[in-house]
Amino acid sequence: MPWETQFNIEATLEKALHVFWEYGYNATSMRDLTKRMGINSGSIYSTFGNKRTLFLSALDYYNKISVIHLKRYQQLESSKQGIIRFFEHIRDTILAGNDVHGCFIVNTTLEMAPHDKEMSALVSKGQDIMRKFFKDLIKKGQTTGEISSNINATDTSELLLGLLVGVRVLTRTNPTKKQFNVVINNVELILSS
Amino acid sequence: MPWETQFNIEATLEKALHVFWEYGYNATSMRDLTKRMGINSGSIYSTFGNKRTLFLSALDYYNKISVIHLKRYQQLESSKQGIIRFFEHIRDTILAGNDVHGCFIVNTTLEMAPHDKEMSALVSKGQDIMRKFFKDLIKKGQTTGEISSNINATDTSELLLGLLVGVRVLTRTNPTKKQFNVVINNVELILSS
DNA sequence: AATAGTTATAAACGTTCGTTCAAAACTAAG
DNA sequence: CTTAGTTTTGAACGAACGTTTATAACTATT
Repeated sequence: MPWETQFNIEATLEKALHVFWEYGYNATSMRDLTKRMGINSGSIYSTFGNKRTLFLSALDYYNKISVIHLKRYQQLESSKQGIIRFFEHIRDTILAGNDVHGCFIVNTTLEMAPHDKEMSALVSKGQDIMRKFFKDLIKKGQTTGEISSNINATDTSELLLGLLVGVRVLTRTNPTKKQFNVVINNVELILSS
Repeated sequence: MPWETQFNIEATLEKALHVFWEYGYNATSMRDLTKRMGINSGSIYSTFGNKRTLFLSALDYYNKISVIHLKRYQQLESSKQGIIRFFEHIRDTILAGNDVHGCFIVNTTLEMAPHDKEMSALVSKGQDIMRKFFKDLIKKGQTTGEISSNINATDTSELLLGLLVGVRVLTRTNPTKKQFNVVINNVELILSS
């Protein structure tokens, strides 16, 4: 008997994500969201709760697609190259001007995580996705002998995450190729020690 | 003939800095500022312009005191130890719960720099203060022979800044000693290569 | 064709926002 | 003691905020 939802919920959530991603939580207004999502506020509230829970859904969705995007680098024959190519991909995307708003997890880590427990939990989940990505590749490289067994996979994944986050912040304004290459060279050094 | 200003401008600006530092620009209201600064909105506007220019003044002030705080590490006899001790100081401050709001420059890099040219310029200035801090210490270490002349001071300072920023972001929520030590170990490795 | 049940619309709600400003408070000069 | 010039005060402004809601639109069942 009912009238089915007229919009694609996931596609609309993705649009909301892009607005939050661009301006952050506080600088995004509900009117910004209705415009970009293409639906009225009533539909947003009936579908996603309120502004805060919509943000939580967008953050959760971001984590979900992150996992999918990382798969590409996990499937390369060389796990060391998987890590390097991942850094190079970010470098090339940013330098080409195609990475418009940085890393949504990093942005949210600073803006919201210290003030909101649920957002903090999703941010931690996002960070853990990256830790696991690095750690799994390091361990895989160690089984094939490509990466030395002397390095600690857990510690090294934490270090690589730190390098990733740092360069993503510093290249948020005026990115240069050198900033990335300095980091990538250090990543190669770490994985070859 | 006039009535002299009743409040200490620099002390009041410092209070404003702490509010912006804690909540960010957008989540800080003028009412928050009047409360914490201890003066009324009229006095804020007549002294600092408006909310945005007050933020710019606070950011500039932060850069100024950063330079002063860094002097301590530049005066150590060992420049390598100057860098290490700097990282250790941040680690100990955060783990003791005394670093309440992270690095104001890093916070502003993500929240405001992409959307405000003047803020972006002050953020770049703050980043350059750190680059110069690392670079000068590396060069000094190279003149004394403590640090190898094979390493590039400019590139390495960029790398150290990346490591610093990364660990500051990741330890914004649930910091652990290990996160810092992994980074510090890598810093030592870099400075000894 | 009528109806029951759900969704979409957009105007309206009370609140809070950044900012302004007239009045009060004050001080140093005349 | 008066006055001219500056600062402080806090109420008030219009605008924008997140959210609600009554009404219209729509569809599957009867």
